[in-house]
Amino acid sequence: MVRTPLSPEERRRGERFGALLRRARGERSMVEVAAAAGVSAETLRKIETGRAPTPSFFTVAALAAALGVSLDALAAACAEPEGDDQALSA
Amino acid sequence: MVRTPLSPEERRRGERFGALLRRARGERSMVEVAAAAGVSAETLRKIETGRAPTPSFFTVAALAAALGVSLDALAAACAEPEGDDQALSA
DNA sequence: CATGACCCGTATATTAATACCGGTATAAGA
DNA sequence: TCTTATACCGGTATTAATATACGGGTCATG
Repeated sequence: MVRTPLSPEERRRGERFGALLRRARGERSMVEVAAAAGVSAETLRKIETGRAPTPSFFTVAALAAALGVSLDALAAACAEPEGDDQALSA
Repeated sequence: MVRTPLSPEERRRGERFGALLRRARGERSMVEVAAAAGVSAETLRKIETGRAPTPSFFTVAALAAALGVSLDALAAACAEPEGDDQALSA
């Protein structure tokens, strides 16, 4: 076995994660946030839409910094499918 | 251009990051921490030795949880080459 | 000597990050 | 109304890199 494909659960976690980032982005545009984080807009879009379910740590860290959210809060929020309704909304 | 190879700076950042994790591991063995985080020992070793300079966010999150360190502290520590001497040593 | 812990090299399938092209929808302007 | 611009989404393509596994090597400790 060499790197088992991602499980549906992991993909769902990626979708939750992307939804969190998109919510944290608020009114700002993708290109604005992506530029602030130093990543391409395509990458941000992929992560937000869940098409990149397991993004790089430093990419996420840069995005979190640009969005002003905590990495620990992000990890905790997408680890718990329930109770993340108002998470990171501030 | 399709995914520029990692710059030497990014690789150095990976080495700093790995050193931080190794310091946070303390006396515990690699297999112990890797099992607790749900990743393979090879993966943990690669990250610690800097041979995996840009690990996945969720892999790092699982390791940080197993080590009891903060993701924000990790990101901040490896982003600043100076002043991380006693970081995460507690 | 044996065991445990770590390291290194190699191998492999899957994925990340980037880019380009086109499509859709909405809003502003002539 | 027609056009333009902005913003997002989808597919495809390409290289680099992850995550995993195996075999062997080293070094200390028992």
